[in-house]
Amino acid sequence: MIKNKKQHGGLRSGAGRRLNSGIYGEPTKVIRVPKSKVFDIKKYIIHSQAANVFNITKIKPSLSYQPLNLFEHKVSAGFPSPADDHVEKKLDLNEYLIKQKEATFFVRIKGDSMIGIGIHDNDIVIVDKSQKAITGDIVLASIDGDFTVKLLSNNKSKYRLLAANEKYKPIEINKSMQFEIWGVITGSIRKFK
Amino acid sequence: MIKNKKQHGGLRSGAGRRLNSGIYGEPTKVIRVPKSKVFDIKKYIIHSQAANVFNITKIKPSLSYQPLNLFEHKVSAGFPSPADDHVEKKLDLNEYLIKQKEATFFVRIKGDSMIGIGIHDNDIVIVDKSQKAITGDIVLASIDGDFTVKLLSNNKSKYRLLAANEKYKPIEINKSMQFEIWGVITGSIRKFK
DNA sequence: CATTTTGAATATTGTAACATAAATCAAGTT
DNA sequence: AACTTGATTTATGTTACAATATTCAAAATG
Repeated sequence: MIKNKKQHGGLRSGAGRRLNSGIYGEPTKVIRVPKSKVFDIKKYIIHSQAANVFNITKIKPSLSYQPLNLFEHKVSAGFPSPADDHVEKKLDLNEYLIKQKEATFFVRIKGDSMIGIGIHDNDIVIVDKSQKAITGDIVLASIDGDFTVKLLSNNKSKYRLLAANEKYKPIEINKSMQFEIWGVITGSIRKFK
Repeated sequence: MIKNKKQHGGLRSGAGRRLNSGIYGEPTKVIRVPKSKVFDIKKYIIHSQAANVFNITKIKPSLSYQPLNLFEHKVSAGFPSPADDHVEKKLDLNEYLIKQKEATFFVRIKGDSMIGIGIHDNDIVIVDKSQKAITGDIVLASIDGDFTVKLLSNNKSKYRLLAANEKYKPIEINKSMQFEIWGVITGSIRKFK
């Protein structure tokens, strides 16, 4: 059988994979980076598609708080002294970060699995369980017993959890999975010192 | 002049540039990344040797605050209901994040130039100007009129400002530069919703 | 005729290869 | 003795390449 040809396939228009059909959903570029940063960069880019596993410490919210003075001042040229009296409105960290204090709790994040959305090890996130999570919200959810913080999207009555960058493949939630939304992340705090 | 040779140079041991003598000071690797991330990644890697330029909004600190109830509960197996009564101590966001309220002010960070140390656009950082900045602190400083947030190191009475990763070249502060430390960053907050 | 299988076409993606630049040293030059 | 120069070696950005993935419609199957 030297020339038994023509079996399947063949030239046709429209064949081949689509543009930007890769995991990044956009054109890519090759760059050189220091070896020690490769892991961090990939974590930043790819951002775990699976549920993040992390330890949490729950902290109950403040029971009450009191609005305090807030000075705010736009600076572009010089640095304003903190003593400047350009008072614009009041600011209290509790008030600023908590809307529904009865329904709010804090979770201390352990691990670096959420760096892609700017949440680092030992940060505390503020969770409001009274808010109905809508598309685009960052939520605290549990999937099969693992807690995760992700962007929520729902697509025709199906929940999907997206990584920081919406281009990445979502976690589709199906009936066989234990799934629960614990609340909406409304903020985060970090203590350096 | 067909064979007038031997002019300069020649084989010798020790010639050539040193290992890891490049800008990264370590071996490098080529990776492919999404185009839209190239800029951010380079910013993260190189982490501007010059002062970061960013807009700031100063926010005066709270004038007073009130300790509030804090519930804390370690979780490893199950998720505790926020209604659980495992009160361990008190927590107030102001109290948690502010030590010296008279000397503390807030700065809203504009721009992504400090992502490398986990500070994102629109975050508010808490600055304590009463604390003496010591090696290892993250400080708000101004260099020749540009504000920057960096790790501080001082080396034989010379100040140096380091990027997030200490391997990168520091900014050496010399007498010809305007330089002032405005305070020590003691925390940061972010609001998602 | 409907469904499945198959291979060509096209794109992605990690890695290797390459070209240019930078750095270093000692021989040659002045 | 100081400077110049070119070979040597490494760094670094870009291109090339190989392997994989995806998509389509022709061919095969029933």
